[in-house]
Amino acid sequence: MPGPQMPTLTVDISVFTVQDDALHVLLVKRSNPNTAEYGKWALPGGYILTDKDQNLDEAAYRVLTEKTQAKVFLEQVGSFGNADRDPRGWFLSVLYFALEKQTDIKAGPGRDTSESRWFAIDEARALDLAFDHEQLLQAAFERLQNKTAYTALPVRLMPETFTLGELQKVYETIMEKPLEKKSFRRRIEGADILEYTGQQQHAGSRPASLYRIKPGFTGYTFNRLLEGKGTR
Amino acid sequence: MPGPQMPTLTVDISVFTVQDDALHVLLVKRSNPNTAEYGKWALPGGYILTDKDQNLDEAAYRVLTEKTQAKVFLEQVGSFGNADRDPRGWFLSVLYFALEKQTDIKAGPGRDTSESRWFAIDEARALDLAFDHEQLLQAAFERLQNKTAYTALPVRLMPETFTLGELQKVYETIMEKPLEKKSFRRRIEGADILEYTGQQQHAGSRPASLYRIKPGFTGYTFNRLLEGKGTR
DNA sequence: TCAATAGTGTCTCTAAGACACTATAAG
DNA sequence: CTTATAGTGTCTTAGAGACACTATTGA
Repeated sequence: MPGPQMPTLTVDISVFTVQDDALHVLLVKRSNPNTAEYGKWALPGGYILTDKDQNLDEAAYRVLTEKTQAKVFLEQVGSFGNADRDPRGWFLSVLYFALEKQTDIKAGPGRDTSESRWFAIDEARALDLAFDHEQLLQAAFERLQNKTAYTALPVRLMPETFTLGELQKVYETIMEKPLEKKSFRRRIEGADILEYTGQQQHAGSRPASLYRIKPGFTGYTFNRLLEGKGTR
Repeated sequence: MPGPQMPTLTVDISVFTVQDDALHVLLVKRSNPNTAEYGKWALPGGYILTDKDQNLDEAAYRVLTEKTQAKVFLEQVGSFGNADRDPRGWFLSVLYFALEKQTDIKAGPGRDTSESRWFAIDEARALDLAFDHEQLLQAAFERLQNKTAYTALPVRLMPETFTLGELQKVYETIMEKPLEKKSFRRRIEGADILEYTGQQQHAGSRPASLYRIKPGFTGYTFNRLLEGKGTR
């Protein structure tokens, strides 16, 4: 039987996107003066509603779509709980990260009334966030970085069609270091996860081939880590 | 403010050890006739006690030490929650896996009165476990397998001192396939995580060097995956 | 023409797999 | 001796980094 008191349970989400060649994260301003940490920025989050959510992923999805209507990729990062993280007592937060396509951000965040904004990752990490959300953001970001080094996950941040150069920039943005062009292209080509759209992108210099994610893509794991320039 | 009703929250642990060259997992028989899933085997678990546990990891550690007094390594796998997994309503379980040193198992599980037993992993997976513990066990095992392919995690399953041959067998047990001796040794040597004890193990054939984990070891990540024999 | 970005050729290097070899013990 | 396991030498191979090269556009 349950202990004397159950912890309070929330789902928090670190929504990432790439904007102007920089990784951005969605934050929400705590706008209820009667609520803890009023006025601070926080990761979007919410309670699990036992009457509405069939399972954890659905709860995360619901919380997310209250903040942004974008089609996104969701993945659980882990859970964080302790007696100190919220002044109101024992709190447990299940943290997800979401990757939003670049196109979607044009639509802008916010379906509910609360104030929300995209912050460049560096900006966001410099802020004094509500509760222990600095730690959560850090954990989500590290997970994204790690996975970027050995999976094709960042393609989920790309718009419908994109060039290999654009994809490489996204990788570099997340890894926070330059990558070797030839290695990068070999790697992506070897993964066989993209297909040529038949179209070229014209942007002032030599046109670049436009690719899209192959239908049926569910993820790809490389068997070596991407290390980047200056490794040798 | 919280929703209409908070989910019930538990911590469950998949405790792994190696015994007789086979991976084993600790299961507990649900022995209270007034409790759900009476008579079935389950992962050891328990409620978070908001008055006793300062944080999640401590809760996991407390739950674990009620079942086994061994010195173990704990790592969070993830959280699972839905309305169906327990007949009593919305349940959320935070899953950990624990790696127990081979020596410790001699001490045997059980500090409380309930019946508990080590099962070979194959046996355990064939059982009809309580709640959704089959899924949890599967998730924990997959995590262990994945990490074995790119980290030195399995050294945490070894006794105080051990030979490279023994370590390789543990890797093979988890990966469920044979590994190439030379590659394996090169890899471990390159990681520089073990030190020679100065002792040899005599076991009927050529003596093998005994190693121990270097003090200060906190983990090691290789940058290529271990693929094993028959890859080429 | 030049600047800018796309895309390729090809060398080196690291670390894994293959596999045969030697070494040292017990019986 | 044989059998068993420990441990090494060394070739091949996959795939990453380096880096110079060519290709195609606009201005």
